[in-house]
Amino acid sequence: MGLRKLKNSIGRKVKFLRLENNLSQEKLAEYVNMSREHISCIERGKNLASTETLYNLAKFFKVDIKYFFD
Amino acid sequence: MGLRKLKNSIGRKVKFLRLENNLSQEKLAEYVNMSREHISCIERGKNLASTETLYNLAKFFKVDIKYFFD
DNA sequence: TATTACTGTAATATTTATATTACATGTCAC
DNA sequence: GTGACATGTAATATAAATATTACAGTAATA
Repeated sequence: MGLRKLKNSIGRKVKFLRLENNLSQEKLAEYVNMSREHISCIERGKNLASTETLYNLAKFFKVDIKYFFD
Repeated sequence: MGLRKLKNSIGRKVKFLRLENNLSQEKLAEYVNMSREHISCIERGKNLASTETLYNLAKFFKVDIKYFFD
């Protein structure tokens, strides 16, 4: 998988987890201390989430960080 | 696992893969287009490798990127 | 001892990730 | 229709990742 596709894949997973938990981008941003705009970009595959960001998201959603690389 | 421990764990894995392949930090740096200094910091747990860096290392060493989060 | 290869480390510069601010659009309830 | 809520998006600013340069130290070896 190329980096471009990885970005999109991560974005889809973040969005999936967020919706699964019935959260708006704004609420999620608040809970994990990041900006709504950045979450939007990550979900749309515009930005690549950092290792630390993935770590924080995984912790919040109670999933293994490896999930983002499935 | 905390972020601190994750850093150290990733560092150990990078170093393990590098030594397993009989590479110096300098050679590895050359092959994956990053600085030797940064590799040194990652291995010692001083810096946290970005998602893109882990992606590139996994690709180079022919391991799954999930390996770094085991 | 002198040389070579390898690594640590610090200071500074650059690039990327992320935040902030602001505005636009769409949806849905009232 | 309008008001609240959700999301996209752009411009600028800040923080973190990474590069560059430079020097020190250790180990091996000729």
